[in-house]
Amino acid sequence: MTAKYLQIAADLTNKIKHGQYKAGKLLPSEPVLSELYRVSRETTRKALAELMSAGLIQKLKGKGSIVLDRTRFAFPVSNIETFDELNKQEQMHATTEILHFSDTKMPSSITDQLDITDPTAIFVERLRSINHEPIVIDQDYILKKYVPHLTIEQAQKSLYSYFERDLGLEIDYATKTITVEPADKKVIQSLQLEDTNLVVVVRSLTYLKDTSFFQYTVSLHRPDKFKFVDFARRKAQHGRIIL
Amino acid sequence: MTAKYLQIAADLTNKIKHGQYKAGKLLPSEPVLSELYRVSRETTRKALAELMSAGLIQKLKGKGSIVLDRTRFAFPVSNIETFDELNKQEQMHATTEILHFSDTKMPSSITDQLDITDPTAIFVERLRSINHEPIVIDQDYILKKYVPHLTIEQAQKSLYSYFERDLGLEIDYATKTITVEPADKKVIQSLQLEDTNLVVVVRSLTYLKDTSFFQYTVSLHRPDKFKFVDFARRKAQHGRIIL
DNA sequence: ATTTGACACTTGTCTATACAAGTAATATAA
DNA sequence: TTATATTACTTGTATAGACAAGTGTCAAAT
Repeated sequence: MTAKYLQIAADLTNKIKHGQYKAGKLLPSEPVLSELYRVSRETTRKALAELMSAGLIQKLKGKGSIVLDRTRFAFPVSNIETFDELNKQEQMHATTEILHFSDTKMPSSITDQLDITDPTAIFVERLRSINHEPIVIDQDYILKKYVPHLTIEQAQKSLYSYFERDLGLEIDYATKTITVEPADKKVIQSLQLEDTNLVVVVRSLTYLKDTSFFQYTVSLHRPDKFKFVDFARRKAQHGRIIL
Repeated sequence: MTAKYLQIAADLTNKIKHGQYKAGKLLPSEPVLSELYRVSRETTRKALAELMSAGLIQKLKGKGSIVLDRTRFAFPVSNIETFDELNKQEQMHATTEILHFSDTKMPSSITDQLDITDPTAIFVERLRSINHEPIVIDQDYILKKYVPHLTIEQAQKSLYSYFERDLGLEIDYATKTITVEPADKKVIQSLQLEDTNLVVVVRSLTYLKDTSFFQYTVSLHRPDKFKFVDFARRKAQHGRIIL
């Protein structure tokens, strides 16, 4: 049973996307929505908080909740996303080629900082292409204890759906860094780089719901195909929640 | 008067940063914290929700709130930040050189999408250096109606503190895109690029609390000095809040 | 020894109520 | 006409209470 406030958030999200509530206009007020959905005002507010953090609305004290126009900003990569999910949203012909698949250990750069009991891992390197153009190389190090039976066939599809749907692993958060670095010859060749030897490197440390470290991913993007879209809210200054 | 839950969040944040609550350990339970701060449990929960969205803790149903280890991830640029703020956090010698300062109009690429009544704007181009190394060129287009009296002296310092402290403008959110693009000769020279002609381009559209568009910024980063750090939470799948 | 169940904790959701504070339009007083 | 209250909305904060659901422990039954 999903929570009421999530159902309401989902419903409002759909109505916004289908233009039932239009950008620039106000949503019905909290008491009205509460009446509509037959819930308390606090529950309505929780639903609106979801839309707020998703960047779909902006709440204005004394006025109401304005629907923001985010249609232009296609996909917020600040979420943890999958190549596959991205593939469904945009309608493109995406393929995956496995370059490597083997047992290995977590890189020491990771184990040094994270005290991991058993660094035994599976290494998967995949080349992703869209419309026959190479776009990105994904290098995944996955702790073996979580995926002892991972096969090359599953890696061919989506790792995330295998983790979540098949294994029931609950992925919860990740820390990411984006940098620009020179690539070695193999990568230059795989990505068919021409005028440059630079690639965009996205490094992700992925954690499960119980805060245990799970996966380290290095993504090497062709710079001319890379785009990162973000929606950032300015945090409350007075509260000093900023890090 | 700041809200109680923000004060509590601030206090907990400090205690975590000063090691009073240590990474990997559990915070006191919600009822205990409520007792401690003499507030209701809902208020405590609001404070914890702040820490949660800041990536400082992870809540586990049935167990408690674990303090996450984020010391390694120095600054999350997913927030809206200033060169100056960044400068204070890291302790570095930062300088700003004004390259251009003039009246202009918002670029049509912006006005095309945003229906702006008066595109009259001020253009400020600044070269930021750290330890005498050029790092980034900031090109700001600010709607003139908000800053009719902006001077070159203020631009020399921090635009943000001028906006917020002096003018009382409340900046609230921004949409950002990060791409990698070829630079023209002027930029190459200003940033002292050598082996490459690529720069990292961060484009930001900044909005005020009342959702009015305010400022367009193009930041051109030297690729070898660029680093973007992000903390991403996986959104609830069932609720389909994902865009 | 192993399983089962009860129990005491934890966080998650939801309600009903109250008051504070910002916004906007309208009526009132100068 | 112009300012000033009044009023009726809006969202923001905070409380107290209730029950659901996940976790871990420990005792009792198998």
